[in-house]
Amino acid sequence: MKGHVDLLLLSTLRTGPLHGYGVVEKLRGLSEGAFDLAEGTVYPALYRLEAAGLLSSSWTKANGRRRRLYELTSRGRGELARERDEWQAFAHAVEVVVT
Amino acid sequence: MKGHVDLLLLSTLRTGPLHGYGVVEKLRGLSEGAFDLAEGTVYPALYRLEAAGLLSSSWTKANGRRRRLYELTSRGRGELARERDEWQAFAHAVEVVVT
DNA sequence: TTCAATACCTCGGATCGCAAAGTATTGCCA
DNA sequence: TGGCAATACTTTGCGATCCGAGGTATTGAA
Repeated sequence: MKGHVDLLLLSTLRTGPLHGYGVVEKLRGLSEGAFDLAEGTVYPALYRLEAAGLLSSSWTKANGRRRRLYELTSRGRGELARERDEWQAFAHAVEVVVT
Repeated sequence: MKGHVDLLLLSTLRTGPLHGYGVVEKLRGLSEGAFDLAEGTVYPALYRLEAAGLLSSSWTKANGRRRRLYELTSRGRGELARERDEWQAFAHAVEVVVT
């Protein structure tokens, strides 16, 4: 799962803001259990992405529980597109080698 | 390039024995330049794979230059099949998430 | 003879995924 | 009422791994 977490997180936020825990659940759902990221993976990754200017966050409250809501910045959208293209090229190249 | 080196190396050796330098060249050729692994990546990886019983090696000589020839063991072939299946599942799951 | 290519080895930094442990709140159920 | 599961976030530290950089040695071409 190394090196692809950023792409997965950015992709998951593509359709709208989510908080950390929500990202984990959505990713697990989308991938039918294949991607069940540990919190120790996701939260630091979200911090990194925000520090890199690809995400912005704001505190909200839902059911008395505090939530930090993340959403893509415009730079984040650009980076998402870039990383998706990169993934396609990478996946294609692997496919060529392994088959 | 993290986490996929083993699969690429095993795949490259699938069609016959090769030495380290040769693996690098073949991989670069197969992938049309996409995978140009550093020697500091490949040699330690080959040692790891041999230590894990997936490869076996023997010294040979070609044009006065010493070469360490690596080839898949039967366990290596099994592992290759396993990792290839794993890759397919992984790639498919990523595809679902990013599209 | 000097340099590029071939071929190998090794050290060290930097990154990263993740398990683990901690805090806090809400709501269910016995 | 008490306790436990689920929700939600944070931080620490280990282990793995990629790779840049530097080192050794041989061959052959310029």
